[in-house]
Amino acid sequence: MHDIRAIRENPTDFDAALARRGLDPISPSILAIDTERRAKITAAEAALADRNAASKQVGAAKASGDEAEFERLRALVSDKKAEVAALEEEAKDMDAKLNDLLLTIPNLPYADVPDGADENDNVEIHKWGTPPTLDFDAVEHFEIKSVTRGMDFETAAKLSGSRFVILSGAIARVHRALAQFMLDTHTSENGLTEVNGPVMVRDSAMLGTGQLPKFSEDSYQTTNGWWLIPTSEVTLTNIVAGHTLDEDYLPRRYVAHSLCFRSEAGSAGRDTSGMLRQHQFEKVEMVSVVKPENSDAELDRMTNCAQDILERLGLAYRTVKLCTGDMGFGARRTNDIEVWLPGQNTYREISSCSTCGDFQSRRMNARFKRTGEKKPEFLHTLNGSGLAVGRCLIAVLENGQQADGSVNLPDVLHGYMGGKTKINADGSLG
RNA sequence: GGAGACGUGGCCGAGUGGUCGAAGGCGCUCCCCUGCUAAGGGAGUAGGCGGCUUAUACCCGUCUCGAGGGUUCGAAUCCCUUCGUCUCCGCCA
Repeated sequence: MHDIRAIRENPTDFDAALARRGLDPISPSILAIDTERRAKITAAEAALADRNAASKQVGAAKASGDEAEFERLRALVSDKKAEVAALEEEAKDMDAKLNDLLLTIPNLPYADVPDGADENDNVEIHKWGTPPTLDFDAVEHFEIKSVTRGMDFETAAKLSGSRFVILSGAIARVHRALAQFMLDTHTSENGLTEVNGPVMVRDSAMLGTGQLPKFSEDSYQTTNGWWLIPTSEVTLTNIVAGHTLDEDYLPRRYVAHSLCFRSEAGSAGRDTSGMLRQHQFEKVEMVSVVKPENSDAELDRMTNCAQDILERLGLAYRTVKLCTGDMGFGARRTNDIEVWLPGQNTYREISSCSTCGDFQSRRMNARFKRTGEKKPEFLHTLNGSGLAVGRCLIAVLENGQQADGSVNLPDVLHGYMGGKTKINADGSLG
Protein backbone atom coordinates (compact mmCIF):
# COMPACT_ATOMS: atom_id res chain seq x y z
CA MET A 1 0.00 0.00 0.00
CA HIS A 2 1.40 3.32 -1.03
CA ASP A 3 1.21 6.64 0.77
CA ILE A 4 -1.10 8.77 -1.33
CA ARG A 5 0.62 11.90 -0.05
CA ALA A 6 3.98 10.66 -1.26
CA ILE A 7 2.50 10.05 -4.71
CA ARG A 8 0.89 13.47 -4.67
CA GLU A 9 4.16 15.14 -3.78
CA ASN A 10 6.29 13.32 -6.28
CA PRO A 11 4.34 11.51 -8.97
CA THR A 12 7.29 11.51 -11.35
CA ASP A 13 9.51 9.50 -9.02
CA PHE A 14 6.63 7.16 -8.29
CA ASP A 15 6.05 6.38 -11.96
CA ALA A 16 9.77 6.13 -12.59
CA ALA A 17 10.13 3.52 -9.86
CA LEU A 18 7.20 1.53 -11.21
CA ALA A 19 8.63 1.79 -14.71
CA ARG A 20 11.61 -0.18 -13.43
CA ARG A 21 9.16 -2.99 -12.79
CA GLY A 22 7.93 -2.64 -16.35
CA LEU A 23 4.71 -0.81 -15.50
CA ASP A 24 3.14 2.11 -17.33
CA PRO A 25 2.74 5.45 -15.54
CA ILE A 26 -0.23 5.25 -13.23
CA SER A 27 0.08 8.37 -11.09
CA PRO A 28 -2.13 10.48 -13.42
CA SER A 29 -5.12 8.23 -12.86
CA ILE A 30 -4.37 7.96 -9.15
CA LEU A 31 -4.11 11.71 -8.75
CA ALA A 32 -7.28 12.28 -10.75
CA ILE A 33 -9.17 10.04 -8.35
CA ASP A 34 -7.46 11.63 -5.38
CA THR A 35 -8.34 15.14 -6.47
CA GLU A 36 -11.98 14.22 -6.91
CA ARG A 37 -11.94 12.31 -3.66
CA ARG A 38 -10.67 15.29 -1.70
CA ALA A 39 -13.20 17.60 -3.33
CA LYS A 40 -15.98 15.24 -2.30
CA ILE A 41 -14.66 14.97 1.24
CA THR A 42 -14.44 18.74 1.57
CA ALA A 43 -17.98 19.18 0.29
CA ALA A 44 -19.37 16.44 2.51
CA GLU A 45 -17.64 17.77 5.59
CA ALA A 46 -18.81 21.32 4.94
CA ALA A 47 -22.40 20.10 4.76
CA LEU A 48 -21.86 18.07 7.90
CA ALA A 49 -20.47 21.08 9.73
CA ASP A 50 -23.62 23.03 8.83
CA ARG A 51 -25.84 20.25 10.03
CA ASN A 52 -23.89 19.80 13.24
CA ALA A 53 -24.07 23.49 14.04
CA ALA A 54 -27.84 23.55 13.54
CA SER A 55 -28.20 20.35 15.46
CA LYS A 56 -26.40 21.85 18.40
CA GLN A 57 -28.84 24.78 18.42
CA VAL A 58 -31.72 22.33 18.46
CA GLY A 59 -30.54 21.06 21.79
CA ALA A 60 -30.20 24.61 23.14
CA ALA A 61 -33.68 25.58 21.94
CA LYS A 62 -35.16 22.51 23.54
CA ALA A 63 -33.39 23.25 26.80
CA SER A 64 -34.59 26.85 26.89
CA GLY A 65 -38.15 25.76 26.15
CA ASP A 66 -38.47 27.75 22.92
CA GLU A 67 -40.74 25.30 21.11
CA ALA A 68 -41.19 27.40 17.97
CA GLU A 69 -37.46 27.78 17.50
CA PHE A 70 -36.99 24.13 18.29
CA GLU A 71 -39.40 23.08 15.54
CA ARG A 72 -37.87 25.45 13.03
CA LEU A 73 -34.33 24.17 13.62
CA ARG A 74 -35.52 20.63 13.68
CA ALA A 75 -36.96 21.02 10.19
CA LEU A 76 -33.76 22.68 9.00
CA VAL A 77 -31.58 19.84 10.23
CA SER A 78 -33.96 17.35 8.73
CA ASP A 79 -33.67 19.04 5.36
CA LYS A 80 -29.89 18.88 5.47
CA LYS A 81 -29.99 15.18 6.04
CA ALA A 82 -30.45 14.07 2.45
CA GLU A 83 -27.81 16.44 1.18
CA VAL A 84 -25.29 15.21 3.69
CA ALA A 85 -26.07 11.57 2.98
CA ALA A 86 -25.59 12.03 -0.76
CA LEU A 87 -22.29 13.87 -0.39
CA GLU A 88 -20.98 11.38 2.13
CA GLU A 89 -21.86 8.54 -0.18
CA GLU A 90 -19.91 10.11 -3.02
CA ALA A 91 -16.93 10.79 -0.81
CA LYS A 92 -16.93 7.23 0.45
CA ASP A 93 -17.13 5.85 -3.07
CA MET A 94 -14.14 7.85 -4.20
CA ASP A 95 -12.19 6.82 -1.14
CA ALA A 96 -12.92 3.16 -1.81
CA LYS A 97 -12.00 3.59 -5.46
CA LEU A 98 -8.64 5.06 -4.56
CA ASN A 99 -7.99 2.40 -1.96
CA ASP A 100 -8.87 -0.43 -4.32
CA LEU A 101 -6.48 0.92 -6.91
CA LEU A 102 -3.63 1.45 -4.46
CA LEU A 103 -3.97 -2.11 -3.19
CA THR A 104 -3.10 -3.49 -6.62
CA ILE A 105 0.09 -1.51 -7.14
CA PRO A 106 3.33 -3.31 -6.27
CA ASN A 107 6.00 -1.96 -3.97
CA LEU A 108 8.69 0.36 -5.30
CA PRO A 109 12.15 -1.14 -5.69
CA TYR A 110 15.00 0.47 -3.77
CA ALA A 111 17.48 2.43 -5.85
CA ASP A 112 20.19 -0.21 -5.44
CA VAL A 113 18.03 -2.99 -6.90
CA PRO A 114 19.39 -3.84 -10.35
CA ASP A 115 17.18 -3.23 -13.35
CA GLY A 116 16.20 -6.29 -15.28
CA ALA A 117 13.45 -8.30 -16.89
CA ASP A 118 13.79 -11.74 -15.33
CA GLU A 119 16.03 -14.04 -13.31
CA ASN A 120 18.80 -13.73 -15.90
CA ASP A 121 19.39 -10.18 -14.74
CA ASN A 122 19.80 -11.02 -11.07
CA VAL A 123 23.16 -10.13 -9.59
CA GLU A 124 25.28 -12.57 -7.60
CA ILE A 125 26.41 -10.95 -4.35
CA HIS A 126 27.82 -13.90 -2.40
CA LYS A 127 28.99 -17.43 -2.96
CA TRP A 128 29.92 -20.15 -0.48
CA GLY A 129 31.26 -23.67 -0.70
CA THR A 130 32.22 -25.80 -3.64
CA PRO A 131 29.89 -28.15 -5.44
CA PRO A 132 30.92 -31.74 -4.67
CA THR A 133 33.08 -33.41 -7.27
CA LEU A 134 31.60 -36.81 -7.99
CA ASP A 135 33.30 -39.63 -9.83
CA PHE A 136 29.99 -40.77 -11.27
CA ASP A 137 27.05 -39.10 -12.98
CA ALA A 138 24.91 -37.36 -10.42
CA VAL A 139 21.19 -38.02 -10.62
CA GLU A 140 18.20 -36.05 -9.44
CA HIS A 141 16.90 -36.66 -5.94
CA PHE A 142 13.99 -38.88 -7.00
CA GLU A 143 16.34 -41.04 -9.06
CA ILE A 144 18.73 -41.87 -6.24
CA LYS A 145 18.49 -45.55 -5.51
CA SER A 146 18.13 -45.19 -1.75
CA VAL A 147 15.49 -42.52 -2.14
CA THR A 148 12.99 -44.03 -4.56
CA ARG A 149 11.21 -46.20 -2.05
CA GLY A 150 10.68 -43.41 0.47
CA MET A 151 9.49 -40.80 -2.02
CA ASP A 152 6.29 -42.00 -3.63
CA PHE A 153 4.68 -39.72 -6.20
CA GLU A 154 2.39 -42.34 -7.73
CA THR A 155 0.51 -43.15 -4.53
CA ALA A 156 0.28 -39.47 -3.66
CA ALA A 157 -1.21 -38.84 -7.10
CA LYS A 158 -3.78 -41.51 -6.42
CA LEU A 159 -4.83 -39.68 -3.26
CA SER A 160 -4.46 -36.10 -4.34
CA GLY A 161 -3.28 -35.70 -7.94
CA SER A 162 -0.08 -34.25 -9.29
CA ARG A 163 2.38 -32.15 -7.29
CA PHE A 164 1.97 -34.17 -4.12
CA VAL A 165 4.30 -36.69 -2.56
CA ILE A 166 4.33 -39.29 0.18
CA LEU A 167 7.56 -39.43 2.13
CA SER A 168 8.24 -42.48 4.23
CA GLY A 169 10.90 -44.20 6.28
CA ALA A 170 14.36 -42.67 6.23
CA ILE A 171 13.33 -39.90 3.83
CA ALA A 172 10.48 -38.74 6.05
CA ARG A 173 12.87 -38.85 8.98
CA VAL A 174 15.50 -36.70 7.26
CA HIS A 175 12.77 -34.27 6.24
CA ARG A 176 11.63 -33.96 9.83
CA ALA A 177 15.20 -33.71 11.08
CA LEU A 178 15.87 -30.81 8.75
CA ALA A 179 12.90 -28.84 10.04
CA GLN A 180 13.91 -29.47 13.66
CA PHE A 181 17.51 -28.53 12.93
CA MET A 182 16.44 -25.26 11.32
CA LEU A 183 14.10 -24.33 14.16
CA ASP A 184 16.66 -25.19 16.82
CA THR A 185 19.35 -23.19 15.09
CA HIS A 186 17.18 -20.13 14.61
CA THR A 187 15.85 -20.12 18.15
CA SER A 188 19.06 -21.06 19.99
CA GLU A 189 21.71 -19.43 17.83
CA ASN A 190 19.98 -16.68 15.88
CA GLY A 191 17.68 -15.25 18.55
CA LEU A 192 14.37 -15.76 16.76
CA THR A 193 11.14 -16.43 18.64
CA GLU A 194 9.43 -19.68 17.68
CA VAL A 195 5.79 -19.38 16.71
CA ASN A 196 3.22 -22.01 15.90
CA GLY A 197 0.16 -20.43 14.36
CA PRO A 198 -2.81 -20.88 12.05
CA VAL A 199 -2.39 -22.07 8.48
CA MET A 200 -5.92 -20.93 7.68
CA VAL A 201 -6.50 -17.18 7.74
CA ARG A 202 -9.05 -14.53 6.86
CA ASP A 203 -9.13 -12.21 3.86
CA SER A 204 -7.77 -9.38 5.97
CA ALA A 205 -4.55 -11.26 6.72
CA MET A 206 -3.98 -12.07 3.06
CA LEU A 207 -4.66 -8.43 2.18
CA GLY A 208 -2.21 -7.30 4.82
CA THR A 209 0.76 -9.16 3.40
CA GLY A 210 -0.25 -8.57 -0.22
CA GLN A 211 -1.52 -11.92 -1.50
CA LEU A 212 -4.90 -10.29 -1.97
CA PRO A 213 -6.59 -8.76 -3.84
CA LYS A 214 -4.42 -9.45 -6.88
CA PHE A 215 -3.22 -13.00 -6.43
CA SER A 216 -6.23 -14.93 -5.22
CA GLU A 217 -5.63 -17.52 -7.96
CA ASP A 218 -2.36 -18.54 -6.36
CA SER A 219 -3.87 -19.73 -3.11
CA TYR A 220 -6.56 -22.11 -1.95
CA GLN A 221 -9.68 -21.15 -0.06
CA THR A 222 -11.93 -23.30 2.10
CA THR A 223 -15.67 -23.44 1.53
CA ASN A 224 -16.29 -21.12 4.45
CA GLY A 225 -13.80 -18.53 3.27
CA TRP A 226 -10.53 -19.24 5.04
CA TRP A 227 -7.39 -19.05 2.96
CA LEU A 228 -4.73 -21.73 3.23
CA ILE A 229 -1.53 -19.78 3.74
CA PRO A 230 0.97 -19.92 0.87
CA THR A 231 3.68 -19.10 3.41
CA SER A 232 3.67 -18.49 7.15
CA GLU A 233 4.89 -15.00 6.33
CA VAL A 234 1.14 -14.32 6.32
CA THR A 235 0.65 -15.62 9.84
CA LEU A 236 3.79 -14.17 11.34
CA THR A 237 3.60 -10.72 9.79
CA ASN A 238 -0.05 -10.25 10.67
CA ILE A 239 0.72 -10.80 14.34
CA VAL A 240 1.39 -7.06 14.56
CA ALA A 241 -1.52 -6.01 12.34
CA GLY A 242 -3.56 -3.20 13.83
CA HIS A 243 -1.14 -2.61 16.69
CA THR A 244 0.84 0.40 17.76
CA LEU A 245 3.91 -1.05 19.41
CA ASP A 246 6.21 0.58 21.91
CA GLU A 247 9.62 1.36 20.50
CA ASP A 248 11.39 -0.80 23.05
CA TYR A 249 9.31 -3.81 22.01
CA LEU A 250 11.27 -3.84 18.75
CA PRO A 251 12.73 -5.60 16.93
CA ARG A 252 10.44 -8.62 16.81
CA ARG A 253 11.97 -11.64 15.17
CA TYR A 254 9.76 -14.65 14.55
CA VAL A 255 10.31 -18.09 13.09
CA ALA A 256 7.73 -20.74 12.29
CA HIS A 257 7.69 -24.17 10.75
CA SER A 258 4.48 -24.68 8.84
CA LEU A 259 2.70 -26.26 5.97
CA CYS A 260 2.30 -24.01 2.95
CA PHE A 261 -0.21 -24.36 0.15
CA ARG A 262 0.08 -23.03 -3.37
CA SER A 263 -2.10 -23.64 -6.38
CA GLU A 264 0.89 -23.18 -8.70
CA ALA A 265 -1.49 -21.76 -11.25
CA GLY A 266 0.64 -20.63 -14.13
CA SER A 267 3.42 -23.05 -13.33
CA ALA A 268 2.08 -25.78 -15.61
CA GLY A 269 4.92 -27.84 -17.01
CA ARG A 270 7.56 -26.33 -14.73
CA ASP A 271 9.44 -28.62 -12.38
CA THR A 272 6.92 -31.39 -12.86
CA SER A 273 9.18 -34.21 -11.74
CA GLY A 274 10.42 -34.59 -8.22
CA MET A 275 9.33 -32.60 -5.22
CA LEU A 276 10.78 -29.24 -6.13
CA ARG A 277 7.37 -27.64 -6.73
CA GLN A 278 4.43 -29.03 -4.76
CA HIS A 279 0.96 -27.85 -3.89
CA GLN A 280 1.70 -28.59 -0.25
CA PHE A 281 5.09 -28.21 1.31
CA GLU A 282 6.81 -27.34 4.54
CA LYS A 283 8.81 -24.24 5.17
CA VAL A 284 10.62 -22.65 8.06
CA GLU A 285 9.88 -18.97 7.73
CA MET A 286 11.46 -15.95 9.37
CA VAL A 287 9.72 -12.61 9.85
CA SER A 288 11.21 -9.47 11.34
CA VAL A 289 9.36 -6.36 12.44
CA VAL A 290 11.71 -3.43 12.88
CA LYS A 291 12.09 0.32 12.97
CA PRO A 292 12.60 1.91 9.55
CA GLU A 293 16.22 2.82 10.12
CA ASN A 294 17.06 -0.79 10.91
CA SER A 295 15.45 -2.62 8.03
CA ASP A 296 18.47 -2.58 5.72
CA ALA A 297 20.70 -4.16 8.34
CA GLU A 298 17.91 -6.56 9.22
CA LEU A 299 17.75 -7.88 5.67
CA ASP A 300 21.46 -8.68 5.86
CA ARG A 301 20.96 -10.34 9.23
CA MET A 302 18.07 -12.40 7.95
CA THR A 303 19.92 -13.43 4.82
CA ASN A 304 22.82 -14.51 7.02
CA CYS A 305 20.49 -16.60 9.16
CA ALA A 306 19.31 -18.46 6.09
CA GLN A 307 22.81 -18.86 4.69
CA ASP A 308 23.97 -20.11 8.05
CA ILE A 309 21.66 -23.11 7.78
CA LEU A 310 23.17 -24.11 4.44
CA GLU A 311 26.71 -23.64 5.72
CA ARG A 312 26.05 -25.83 8.74
CA LEU A 313 24.67 -28.44 6.37
CA GLY A 314 27.74 -28.05 4.16
CA LEU A 315 25.72 -27.23 1.07
CA ALA A 316 27.23 -24.98 -1.58
CA TYR A 317 25.14 -21.98 -2.45
CA ARG A 318 25.14 -18.57 -3.97
CA THR A 319 23.15 -15.51 -3.06
CA VAL A 320 21.71 -13.22 -5.70
CA LYS A 321 20.10 -9.84 -5.45
CA LEU A 322 16.92 -10.00 -7.48
CA CYS A 323 16.47 -7.56 -10.32
CA THR A 324 13.37 -5.38 -10.58
CA GLY A 325 11.62 -7.79 -12.93
CA ASP A 326 12.05 -10.82 -10.69
CA MET A 327 10.97 -9.31 -7.38
CA GLY A 328 7.69 -10.15 -5.70
CA PHE A 329 4.74 -7.78 -5.35
CA GLY A 330 5.47 -6.57 -1.83
CA ALA A 331 9.25 -6.41 -1.87
CA ARG A 332 11.56 -3.44 -2.06
CA ARG A 333 14.69 -5.56 -2.17
CA THR A 334 15.08 -9.32 -2.25
CA ASN A 335 18.00 -11.66 -1.76
CA ASP A 336 17.49 -15.14 -3.13
CA ILE A 337 19.66 -17.96 -1.90
CA GLU A 338 20.23 -20.72 -4.41
CA VAL A 339 21.59 -24.08 -3.36
CA TRP A 340 23.69 -26.28 -5.60
CA LEU A 341 21.79 -29.29 -6.94
CA PRO A 342 24.19 -31.85 -8.50
CA GLY A 343 21.29 -33.68 -10.17
CA GLN A 344 20.32 -30.57 -12.10
CA ASN A 345 23.92 -29.34 -12.28
CA THR A 346 22.78 -25.87 -11.28
CA TYR A 347 21.80 -23.61 -8.41
CA ARG A 348 18.11 -23.56 -7.44
CA GLU A 349 16.21 -21.22 -5.16
CA ILE A 350 15.90 -22.43 -1.57
CA SER A 351 15.29 -19.15 0.22
CA SER A 352 14.02 -15.70 -0.57
CA CYS A 353 14.61 -12.89 1.90
CA SER A 354 12.83 -9.59 1.32
CA THR A 355 12.36 -6.26 2.95
CA CYS A 356 8.98 -4.72 2.35
CA GLY A 357 9.65 -1.38 3.99
CA ASP A 358 6.34 0.04 5.19
CA PHE A 359 4.39 -1.51 2.31
CA GLN A 360 2.79 -4.26 4.36
CA SER A 361 2.52 -2.27 7.57
CA ARG A 362 0.42 0.35 5.79
CA ARG A 363 -1.91 -2.37 4.60
CA MET A 364 -2.06 -3.87 8.08
CA ASN A 365 -2.03 -0.55 9.91
CA ALA A 366 0.91 -1.76 12.01
CA ARG A 367 2.75 1.05 13.70
CA PHE A 368 5.08 1.89 16.55
CA LYS A 369 5.63 4.92 18.71
CA ARG A 370 9.04 6.26 19.63
CA THR A 371 9.57 7.03 23.30
CA GLY A 372 8.57 10.62 23.95
CA GLU A 373 7.18 11.14 20.44
CA LYS A 374 3.51 11.74 19.76
CA LYS A 375 3.10 10.51 16.21
CA PRO A 376 3.11 6.80 15.52
CA GLU A 377 5.12 5.64 12.50
CA PHE A 378 4.68 2.66 10.27
CA LEU A 379 6.85 -0.34 10.97
CA HIS A 380 9.09 -2.05 8.48
CA THR A 381 8.54 -5.76 7.84
CA LEU A 382 10.82 -8.40 6.41
CA ASN A 383 10.36 -12.03 5.58
CA GLY A 384 12.57 -14.84 4.44
CA SER A 385 12.69 -18.59 4.19
CA GLY A 386 15.02 -20.26 6.57
CA LEU A 387 14.66 -22.60 4.66
CA ALA A 388 12.21 -24.36 2.41
CA VAL A 389 12.28 -27.79 4.03
CA GLY A 390 11.34 -29.88 0.99
CA ARG A 391 13.88 -28.20 -1.21
CA CYS A 392 16.49 -28.55 1.48
CA LEU A 393 15.75 -32.28 1.58
CA ILE A 394 16.38 -32.40 -2.14
CA ALA A 395 19.68 -30.61 -1.70
CA VAL A 396 20.82 -32.88 1.12
CA LEU A 397 19.96 -35.99 -0.87
CA GLU A 398 21.53 -34.87 -4.14
CA ASN A 399 24.69 -33.50 -2.57
CA GLY A 400 25.14 -36.53 -0.35
CA GLN A 401 24.56 -39.14 -3.03
CA GLN A 402 27.20 -41.84 -3.50
CA ALA A 403 28.10 -44.07 -6.44
CA ASP A 404 26.28 -47.03 -4.90
CA GLY A 405 23.02 -45.09 -4.51
CA SER A 406 23.40 -44.45 -0.81
CA VAL A 407 23.35 -40.96 0.72
CA ASN A 408 25.73 -39.54 3.31
CA LEU A 409 23.97 -37.19 5.71
CA PRO A 410 25.44 -33.89 6.94
CA ASP A 411 27.13 -34.11 10.35
CA VAL A 412 24.75 -31.66 11.99
CA LEU A 413 21.80 -33.94 11.25
CA HIS A 414 23.27 -37.04 12.92
CA GLY A 415 21.96 -36.00 16.31
CA TYR A 416 18.49 -35.63 14.86
CA MET A 417 18.72 -39.07 13.22
CA GLY A 418 19.29 -41.11 16.33
CA GLY A 419 23.00 -41.19 15.52
CA LYS A 420 22.54 -42.55 12.02
CA THR A 421 24.88 -41.01 9.46
CA LYS A 422 23.65 -42.23 6.10
CA ILE A 423 20.85 -43.74 4.08
CA ASN A 424 21.91 -47.13 2.80
CA ALA A 425 21.40 -48.06 -0.84
CA ASP A 426 18.42 -50.20 0.18
CA GLY A 427 16.73 -47.21 1.78
CA SER A 428 17.43 -48.13 5.39
CA LEU A 429 19.25 -45.88 7.81
CA GLY A 430 22.86 -46.69 8.53
C1' G B 1 -23.56 -27.49 17.98
C1' G B 2 -27.07 -25.25 22.23
C1' A B 3 -27.74 -21.16 26.02
C1' G B 4 -26.06 -16.65 28.00
C1' A B 5 -22.77 -12.35 28.95
C1' C B 6 -19.51 -8.86 27.14
C1' G B 7 -16.43 -5.68 23.48
C1' U B 8 -15.01 2.27 25.64
C1' G B 9 -8.51 5.98 24.91
C1' G B 10 -1.27 2.69 26.03
C1' C B 11 -3.78 -0.24 30.28
C1' C B 12 -7.92 -0.56 33.96
C1' G B 13 -12.65 1.38 34.25
C1' A B 14 -17.34 4.99 34.55
C1' G B 15 -20.96 6.39 31.31
C1' U B 16 -28.55 3.82 28.79
C1' G B 17 -30.62 9.45 23.62
C1' G B 18 -28.33 16.09 23.41
C1' U B 19 -23.78 20.17 27.27
C1' C B 20 -19.14 12.95 25.66
C1' G B 21 -13.63 12.26 22.24
C1' A B 22 -15.71 10.56 26.63
C1' A B 23 -15.41 10.87 34.56
C1' G B 24 -11.84 8.46 37.58
C1' G B 25 -7.45 5.51 38.22
C1' C B 26 -2.73 3.45 36.34
C1' G B 27 1.24 4.37 33.12
C1' C B 28 4.07 8.08 30.59
C1' U B 29 6.10 13.42 29.80
C1' C B 30 7.24 18.23 31.88
C1' C B 31 7.43 21.60 36.14
C1' C B 32 7.52 22.55 41.53
C1' C B 33 8.46 20.93 46.50
C1' U B 34 11.45 17.78 49.31
C1' G B 35 15.93 15.38 50.41
C1' C B 36 17.85 10.00 50.49
C1' U B 37 16.33 4.67 49.56
C1' A B 38 10.33 7.15 49.48
C1' A B 39 6.65 10.48 48.82
C1' G B 40 3.73 15.13 47.85
C1' G B 41 1.66 19.19 44.54
C1' G B 42 0.58 21.10 39.49
C1' A B 43 0.11 20.66 34.14
C1' G B 44 -0.06 17.71 29.87
C1' U B 45 -0.96 12.97 27.42
C1' A B 46 -5.62 9.02 21.17
C1' G B 47 -5.74 8.27 16.08
C1' G B 48 -7.49 8.74 10.82
C1' C B 49 -9.04 12.06 7.04
C1' G B 50 -9.81 17.02 4.74
C1' G B 51 -8.52 22.36 4.71
C1' C B 52 -4.63 26.04 5.80
C1' U B 53 0.77 25.76 5.73
C1' U B 54 7.65 25.31 3.95
C1' A B 55 5.88 21.99 7.93
C1' U B 56 4.58 15.05 10.17
C1' A B 57 4.26 22.96 14.10
C1' C B 58 -0.24 25.73 15.04
C1' C B 59 -5.25 26.53 13.74
C1' C B 60 -10.16 25.09 11.52
C1' G B 61 -13.51 21.12 10.04
C1' U B 62 -14.83 16.02 10.15
C1' C B 63 -14.84 10.90 11.58
C1' U B 64 -13.70 7.05 15.17
C1' C B 65 -16.45 4.19 22.05
C1' G B 66 -14.74 -3.92 17.94
C1' A B 67 -16.67 -3.52 12.52
C1' G B 68 -20.80 -2.47 9.09
C1' G B 69 -25.80 -0.83 8.53
C1' G B 70 -30.44 1.31 10.59
C1' U B 71 -33.90 4.41 13.83
C1' U B 72 -33.69 9.76 15.32
C1' C B 73 -33.36 16.71 14.41
C1' G B 74 -29.40 14.28 17.47
C1' A B 75 -26.44 7.62 19.48
C1' A B 76 -20.86 5.20 23.17
C1' U B 77 -26.05 4.96 24.76
C1' C B 78 -31.96 2.08 20.95
C1' C B 79 -32.43 -1.81 16.66
C1' C B 80 -30.17 -5.27 12.94
C1' U B 81 -25.95 -7.83 10.86
C1' U B 82 -21.06 -9.34 11.56
C1' C B 83 -16.28 -10.29 13.95
C1' G B 84 -14.05 -11.33 18.54
C1' U B 85 -13.76 -12.67 23.85
C1' C B 86 -15.69 -15.15 28.15
C1' U B 87 -19.08 -18.64 30.98
C1' C B 88 -22.17 -23.09 31.18
C1' C B 89 -23.85 -27.54 28.47
C1' G B 90 -22.79 -31.00 24.43
C1' C B 91 -19.05 -33.13 21.31
C1' C B 92 -14.04 -34.02 20.45
C1' A B 93 -7.75 -34.66 18.69
